[in-house]
Amino acid sequence: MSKRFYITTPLYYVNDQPHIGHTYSTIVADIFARYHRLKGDETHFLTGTDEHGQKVQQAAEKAGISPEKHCDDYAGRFRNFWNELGLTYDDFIRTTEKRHMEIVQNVLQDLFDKGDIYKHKYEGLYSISEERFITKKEFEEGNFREVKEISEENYFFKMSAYQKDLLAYIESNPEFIQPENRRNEIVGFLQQPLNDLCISRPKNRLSWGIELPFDPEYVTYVWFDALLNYVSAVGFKKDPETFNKWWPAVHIIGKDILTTHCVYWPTMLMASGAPLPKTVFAHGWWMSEGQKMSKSLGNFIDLNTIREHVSNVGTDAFRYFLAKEGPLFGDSDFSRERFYKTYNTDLANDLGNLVNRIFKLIEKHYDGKVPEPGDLGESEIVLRKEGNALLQTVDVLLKTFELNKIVFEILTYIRSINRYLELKAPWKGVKTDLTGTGTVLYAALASLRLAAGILSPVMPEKTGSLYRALNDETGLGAEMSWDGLKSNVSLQKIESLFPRMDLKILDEKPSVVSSEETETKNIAESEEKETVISVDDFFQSELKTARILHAENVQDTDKLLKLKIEVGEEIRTIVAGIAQFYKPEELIGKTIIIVANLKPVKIRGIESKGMLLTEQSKGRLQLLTLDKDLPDSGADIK
RNA sequence: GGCGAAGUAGCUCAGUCGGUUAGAGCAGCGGAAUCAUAAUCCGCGUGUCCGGGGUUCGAAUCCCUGCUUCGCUACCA
Repeated sequence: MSKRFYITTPLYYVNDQPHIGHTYSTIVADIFARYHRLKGDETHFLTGTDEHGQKVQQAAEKAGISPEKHCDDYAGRFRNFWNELGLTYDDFIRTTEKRHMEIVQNVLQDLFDKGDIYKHKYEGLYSISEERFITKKEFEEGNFREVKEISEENYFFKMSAYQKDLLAYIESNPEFIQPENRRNEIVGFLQQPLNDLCISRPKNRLSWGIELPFDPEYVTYVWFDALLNYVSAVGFKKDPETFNKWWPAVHIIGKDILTTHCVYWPTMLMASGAPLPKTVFAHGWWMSEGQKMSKSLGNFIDLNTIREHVSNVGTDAFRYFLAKEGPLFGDSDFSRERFYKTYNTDLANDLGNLVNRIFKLIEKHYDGKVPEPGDLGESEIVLRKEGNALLQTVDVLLKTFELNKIVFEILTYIRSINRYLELKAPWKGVKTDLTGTGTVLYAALASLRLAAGILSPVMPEKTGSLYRALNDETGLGAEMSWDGLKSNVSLQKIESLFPRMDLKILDEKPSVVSSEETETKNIAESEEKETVISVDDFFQSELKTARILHAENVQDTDKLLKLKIEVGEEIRTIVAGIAQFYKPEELIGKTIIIVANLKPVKIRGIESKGMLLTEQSKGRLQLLTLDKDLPDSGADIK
């Protein structure tokens, strides 16, 4: 039965080159799109680029070009790379396109008229470099530069009004958020109070955006700008027929944008009166050589690294590895060793060699024509049954997006074809029983052909070559079957599909990553956990003695104390989580040790400048103080 | 700190409802075969199923507890 299938990737932000994260999401979506096309479903596959925002504006200024030019350039890089990899998107949408911006304004106006968007004065911490308000927690993690507290009027979307409905929807629609661990995260998130969503930026701070239709002083900010692409691309509010044809979609995303897609986006849709997405599937992240990817570590898998692998073994082998080992549920590791070993064992040995041995035997003993099958024996019937069962299995696994299992099942079948050949040893049989052996080779080839067909969405190029060598242009499709192999058809010579790789390549140094300068989005991302630090690192922290002048409990907390301390000439305030261990009065006059040059943080609205050092172990805590009393404070500790 | 997930062979992982000798692939060792890309096929694992308790006739599987890792979250700093 033919159905419709609409699948999307995230829109990629045009401040970076494509890397393995983008590539993985897009290849996964491509594989699913191809599976559905193979099944005969009407399929629409959307990808694109997210192009507004301050970073783009700044990057363009820096380069001395217009934002439009910058976006054209980067959107082109994504599009070209997807073309280079042979990805079969049906549409590539850019958030700067008119067809998109019109719809964004249309939706914003609707929600404003409906009262779901309101103006409100907002005070909070704003990161200029990230161009967004950040939470206290994010600030405290210290990953943001140029943070200041600002207060301004902005427009808000009444997200909280839809919290209950969303939670109920999620709980009664298990296929909505997958895999299950992600759904649980969102359910947990929604059990806490939900804030409304700030969706605007004043133009004087950000001009490169879509103007609010009801207030020309503002542009809309990322959520309404970017997320709506999924519906604007298929005619939302404009072409109901097309919209109803495709929507709702399956969204393939990375786990980093889970909340936006599972909370912000569905509430936006609820407010707009549109059905929610069919599924949001959030995959994990790729690690590289056992560690988090990092540009400074040199293990970053960017497009040049991908090109290197692809030039060695082809895009199909790359897709195969991504499908087999990819981080669908947790995170996965991409190691060169694993990549090339998997290539050799699965593709060169098991599959490539199988193709070769069957073709050579038929070429040599049957004049290169597919032998006529005689009566099928027990082994052949089993092989046929397993092949047809594989079709069903894959169909089921598609519903849960279990690509890794799909690949495993197909490979298992391919192995069983090799086993079958050993059992029947046609290279012996041809000497005595050409007819009976013909049946064996027919069965082997029929099984191989079916396996290749089922594998074709994962490896379209190589399986395409095989089908061409079979002179079989019709066999790929919904009616694929084991018996579809026609006898007496001449086979063409076939090049080795997967030439074995010499694993010496693993001893070579990987080519140095990324000659082009790419902007690192977030400096903290590239910092790795170090278990050992240099003495220079240590001296980065300025430790000083301080005397406690005053202490009091912070209102409505049970762990926090607000301390006034004297550090030499300076009087500072710090907040410390020691209230369960010290009473304010017993602290006064004590000399303690603080980290003096720590970035100030706000805790419960109190600015804390520094951190005091404590000893902590099971349920116990004590302050680090000095052995002997000191007359003054502010002394250096070394 | 709270909530959740995970910890199974050297490596990557399956083991959804508790039930015969705990599995697969890779790597390793031995053998067969020689159609084929030094490929293929067969055989080989005394694994404290993270530790400790408990429930049960019986637990990797359920309960409690401890440790470790990860995710989300918080009045951690």
